Parts: sequence; structure tokens; C-alpha cells
Amino acid sequence: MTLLPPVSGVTADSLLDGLNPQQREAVTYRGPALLIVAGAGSGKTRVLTHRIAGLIASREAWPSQILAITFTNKAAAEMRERVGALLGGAAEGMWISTFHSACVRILRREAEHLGYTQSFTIYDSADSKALIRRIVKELEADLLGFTVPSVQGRISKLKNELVDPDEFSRQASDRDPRDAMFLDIYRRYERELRRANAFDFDDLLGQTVTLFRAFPEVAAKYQRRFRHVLVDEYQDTNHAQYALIRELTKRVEPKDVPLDTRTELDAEGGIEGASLTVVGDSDQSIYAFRGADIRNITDFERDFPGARVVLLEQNYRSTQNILEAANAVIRNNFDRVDKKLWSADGAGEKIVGFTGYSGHDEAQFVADEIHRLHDTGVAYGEMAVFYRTNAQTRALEEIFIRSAVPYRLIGGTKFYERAEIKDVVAYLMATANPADELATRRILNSPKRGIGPATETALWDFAQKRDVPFREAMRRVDEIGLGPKVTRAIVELTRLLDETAAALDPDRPTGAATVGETVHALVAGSRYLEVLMASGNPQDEARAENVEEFVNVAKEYDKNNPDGSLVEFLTEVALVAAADELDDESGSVSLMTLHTAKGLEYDTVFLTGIEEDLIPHRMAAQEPGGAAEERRLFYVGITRARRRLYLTLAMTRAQFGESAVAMPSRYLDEIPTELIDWRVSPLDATSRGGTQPRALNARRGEWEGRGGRRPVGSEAYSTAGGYGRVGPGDAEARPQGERGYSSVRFRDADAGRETRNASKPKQKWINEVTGQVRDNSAMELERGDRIRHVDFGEGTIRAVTGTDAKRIAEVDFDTAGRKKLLVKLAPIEKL
DNA sequence: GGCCCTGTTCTTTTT
DNA sequence: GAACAGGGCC
Repeated sequence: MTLLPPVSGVTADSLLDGLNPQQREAVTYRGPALLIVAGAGSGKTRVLTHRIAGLIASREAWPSQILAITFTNKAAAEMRERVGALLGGAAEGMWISTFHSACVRILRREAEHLGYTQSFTIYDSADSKALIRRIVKELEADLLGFTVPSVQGRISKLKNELVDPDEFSRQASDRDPRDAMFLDIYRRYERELRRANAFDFDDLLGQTVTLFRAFPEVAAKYQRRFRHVLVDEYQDTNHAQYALIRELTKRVEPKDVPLDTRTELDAEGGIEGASLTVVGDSDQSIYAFRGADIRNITDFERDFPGARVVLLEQNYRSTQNILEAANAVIRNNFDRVDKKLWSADGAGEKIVGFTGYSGHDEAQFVADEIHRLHDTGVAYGEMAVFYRTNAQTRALEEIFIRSAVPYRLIGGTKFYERAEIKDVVAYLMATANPADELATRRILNSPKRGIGPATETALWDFAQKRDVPFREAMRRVDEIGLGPKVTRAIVELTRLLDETAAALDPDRPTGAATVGETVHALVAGSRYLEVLMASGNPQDEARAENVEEFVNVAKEYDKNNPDGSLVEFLTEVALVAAADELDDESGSVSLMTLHTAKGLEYDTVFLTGIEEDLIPHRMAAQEPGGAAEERRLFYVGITRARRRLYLTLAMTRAQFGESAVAMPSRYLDEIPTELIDWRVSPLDATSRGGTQPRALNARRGEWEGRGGRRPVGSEAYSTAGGYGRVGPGDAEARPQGERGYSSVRFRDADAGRETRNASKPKQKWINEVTGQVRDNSAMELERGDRIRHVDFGEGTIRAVTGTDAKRIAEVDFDTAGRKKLLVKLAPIEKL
């Protein structure tokens, strides 16, 4: 244990400056268990960091006795930094990490107890899916109706509940052939993981619990070390995580106390359990679908008798209008402890509502507002766009690119999920962990070496017959009697992997190869990059770029972690979360799902796609408790906004390439009318008795009272066939938006007349914005030029900025208002 | 063994 | 409208 560095100037008192009474209580309370019920924006990170800093500043704890668990790596990094800032750099030795990272750290040290080596690999969900696919195929389980995702989901659920195959067989009916089959799959899956010296995501938690339960003396090591355990986002913990916390905070029995311990002993010679602090908000529990159990937080006081509960209700983030909307929505969830967020900051601006004709129309509105706000001084990085499903990004991205909105997608199809990256990672896994058969099989034929399924099966059969690992079968390929070409290919691959692995030996004369060198050796040695670059296919070129990017990531890792190892690098790669990609200084608008948004905050938030079947999502609405969870998700979205909140939706939404009618979300009804300033309300867009929720119907009078809202294009629109339920009545109620949003779409592009091709097939509408791929790079434009845009009609160039592919034209359209366009891609022509 | 075509299914959210 | 699996063909 290191000596505490001087804690200059920090006193327990100074850490309380600027905190409200509840926050102070949460920082200073000392006892075995503390639950901090922290409403959105109530300063819980501040409380947690001050609590940790206080423990250290007052010398109640060494940094190494602190274990703080957060939801994402980014949150962990932020907390570490903030504690460090409070203490002047004394955060060394603390464990601040995610559940998964903490478990990996423990498992690496203790792997032998579980029959693993410390270089085990971690299977992400794609990896375990691949493994399950193989098993389902081998057992022909699909004949019994098993699908890969269903099996994967079920196994994950069982693991989260700490139910292993043996336990499952006790619960299962022995008559049901489906249960028997599933048990077979589960058993085989577990066996394969073990053989591969690999853990899946759920194992990281579950196996750590198993380890602690099976080896109390091992558990005691950690129980003694961590005197203060703090858990953030406690409402989203699952059973395995709960069990882990319980294990970590258990009293150490006298028999497990080592003789040389310096920890204080209790009366019987044991060591009392660590003190536990959990922070959470049951209104923000949004991960039940992956096993999070809200009872962990609601039953906390029962689980930990004598626990103190502190409520943080004052919100320091949002305006009162935003909070009122949030409160009004969440109030509809029954069986919750009533909690009301309040702010001392004043009402603020109204929430802005907008209904577009289509998802593209909605996206255009968002893009225009982003530009408008940016012009008034709001930084792009202070704005975020949220959506329920990743599929919604398509329309947003298309419009954002065309409108020259600088944006960043958070999550979605992640870099590390790309096939080419997974391939390179598989090379690394096979190098670091030769037992990893799945990784080895993955790279067997990529790049193509003429090793097909037949050869793979031959290798596998050989391995089975001789009872040797797959990799050994590869080394002995000449004994199998395959064709000379195939044999040579396998010999070469095996040599590459073995030689690269040998270079990792630290006792090598030149020292162990770095991660960057290892990646380079594999990518070059396998000719993976070379083959991609030579293919001439533009998609392959993009893949090659990704691989090069990955090589750079590895080099960067070397620079930042001089003592890092390949195994540690792989761990980091496996455990990156969507939110970790966030870069505060990127200067772009962030796009992400509502789930990813948890724990973040922005000056301006756009909540898009606020429609039935999207939020609440069609799939979720069926599940027990699903509707309530969806409402919490919506609540989380609202409470991310500091000053400005937009709620947007569309009348029609593209799904499966088809356009479908969308209805306003029921949650919109739950927000008091006076809080929302509808630029275009759903009522304007869709009224025709009976199809929309009643409350929106009831608001109708308000709109009818206003003048100047005659619809444009109603005639043409009304004759349009094939639009599902969007019929004449809908069009009649459709106004011309005050600023011309959406209505432009109903006009003829050149004249603004109401003749827009009503009789054309609906494809025409959908493709209008998305369809054209063009390149206007050569178009010369300057101030004063007149142009015509497919959607916005004619306009005058106001300014042109940027160069080449990033040239942006600011245009005053005659009817559609001012817009920014990316010249290269905009559907425009010069007049 | 590899390529290309077709049909199918899919979309809820993620460590 | 894409990604993927399966089948047919070279």
C-alpha cells in the first residue's frame, strides 16, 4: 500500500461548498449502506466524486480501498478525472471502472482457479452468436423451432440470473423435447467457451460471482481490499451484478482472514463488510430487457437493513418547463415513489413541437433548426438528436449530409463490429489465445486461401479423432492428406500465428513485440490488407481504410500504454461502449439512441420519431412492464435537455423500404398543452376523427381558432392514392407551416402551385429527397446566383463557404426560407 | 471451392 | 432496402 500523497488544501469542509443539504448528507453520511435516490440532473456525479474525495481527504480510506463502478468507460474516466481534480492528483490506485472491466481485472488474476489461463479472450455478442449458430446447426435445433437470436437471448437471460446448465436441468421439464434440446445447446455452448479459453459478456459477471462463491479465500482478498464500494446507475443492475455487489461487501469470516492483515478486525476476528453506496433513479431504469432488475433498487432498504436513504430532487440541469414535461410524463407510471424534480432556474423556453410529412421532412426541420441555433451562437457540440431505433438514423444522416450539418453518430454499427475489423481482431485473438477455435476458424479463409467448409471439417474431424486442439490439427495438417495447395495455405497461416505469438515473449532478445507491431505483422503476413486494396471494389477500399485505421488505433494504444499487452488491448476493444465514443470537443451534433443518451446532457435536445410503435416501440408495448419502461425511456430523453427541447414526429415513416402511416405517441398527450409550442402539430397534420388519440383531438379547437392556416396542396394531395390512411381529410387540416416547413413538399418545385404530381406512385415521394446521388463539385456558385432545388424550389445564393467537398451554400429560398446546403450533394441546378 | 442469384427476414434498446 | 442464408451453376 502506498503512502497517501499530500492532500493539499482539501478539507472535508471545502468539499461541501456549494452543495445543498441533501447533497451534503449524501457526501458525509458514514455507515454500512447508503442509497442515494438521484433524480435526473440532481448532481449525483458531483455527490459521488465529492464523497470519494472526502473519504480520502479525511484519511478514512486509502485510494486503493475504493471501488467505484460506473455504467460506461467514459463515465469512469470522467469520475477518475474529477476525483483527481478535487484531490490534486491523488486518485492513483483507485478502481473506477465498469462492472465488466472490474470483473475482467479480477478474472485475469484468478483465471487459474476456474481452469482458464490469464490470456483468455472475451466473446462479444457477435462472437457468441457465431458460436451458437454453429451449435444450433450441428444439433439441427432449428427443426424444433430454435433460432439463433432466441437461443442467445435465453442463454444470456439465464446467465444474468446465474442459472448454469445444471441448474437449468433441475428447473426444466424432462418430458419437453424442446427443453432437452435447449439444455443440450446450453451445455455445448458452455463447453465450447471453456475449450476456447473464452468468456462471453455475461460470463464476466457470472463467473466472477462463481469464483467468489467457490473460493471464499479468493473473495476475501477483494472483500478486504475494497472498504468502500460505490455503484452508479444502480437501477440498471441485473441479478448477477447484484450478487457480485453482495459478495464484495460481505464480511470476511475469521478463517479467511490472513495472518498478516493490516485491516482492522471485528470482535470475532473477522473483517466487517465494506460500506456500500449506490446511486440510482428507478424512473430511469431502461434496461429491463437485458435483465436489469428494478427491485435491486426498490428493495435496497430491505436488502441492507439500516441503510440510509437520501433523496436528491433539486435539478441543476434543466429549465422548469422541461422538468414539468418530464414530471407530467413520468407521473403516469404507477407503482413508483412519487418524486418531483424542480429547478430554481426559471421556466425557460417552451418545448418546440413539429410534425413532418415524412421522416425526411422531420429531419429537414431538425437540420434547419440546428443551423438556426448555431447562427445564434449555440455550438454544434451542445446539440444532440435522439431516436428510439437505429434504423431512424438513415433519414437523419441523409438530410444532415445534404444540409451540411456536422454530426457524429454514437453507437449504431460500431467500428469494431465491422466484418473486416472483426477479422483482424480474430487474428489477434488467435495469436493471444491459441485455444480460441472460433477466432481461428473465422480467419481460416479470410483473406481467401481456398480453405472451404470441407477442409475446415477435415481439420475438425482430425482434432476430434486425435483429441487435440484445433490449432494442433492445423500444425499437423500434413498428416491429414489434403491437397497440396490447401495444405500449404494452412501451414503458412499456422506459421504466421505461431511466429507472431512467439514474438510476444518478453524474454525475446528484442523484447516483446508491441501491439502495433503485432497487428502489423498479422495484417501484412496474412496479406489481408493487400488483398483488399487490390480488389478494385470501392467497398473493399473502404474496408482497407478501416483496417488501416485499426492499425493506427493499435499504434496509438502503444503510445498511451507503454506497458500494455496484447491481451489488455483486446480487453479494451471488447469492452468499448457506445457512449465511450463520445468526444466532447468534436464540434459536431451528436446522434444517438435514447438508451445511449442515458447519463448525458446537452443544451439542446431533439427527440425525434415520437410516434406510436416507435416509442412506445411496437415490440416493447406487448411485454409486461414494457409500456412503463418505454415511458421511462422517453423521460430519460426529456431530462437530457438543459435549455431547449424539441419533440418531433412524422405522419408517415419509411420502414422495410415502404412508407407506413405513423400516429403521434401517446406520451405526447401526457405533456400539458401549454408547455409545447407546436410549429406544426400532429393535429394539423393528421386530423380526421377517430384515428388519433383523443386528447390530441380534444385540442383541436385551439388550432382552428387561428387564422392563416389554410393548407397548401390539399387538392393535389387529396387525390393521391395508395397512402394508407393518409387521405383527403388529413390533407385538409394540413396547414402551411409558418416557416414553410414541410408544406414545400406539396408544391411544384418551380412554381409553388398546388399541382404536385398527385397521381405519381408513392415511390416518387419517398425517393424525392433520398434518391439522387450527384456530384456538383464542378458547379460554380457565387453570391446572387439563382438556383433551383428539387424540394425547396428557387432561391438566391446568399453566401458560399468552404472548399471542394465541403463547399456550403447558404441559400434564401423564395418560399422555403433560408437553408444551408452541401453543394456537392444538394439536388440543385443553376438557373 | 467460389460466385452469383434469389428469397427471406428483419429492427428495439446494449455491456 | 439491406443483410444474410441457401441453392444452383461454373
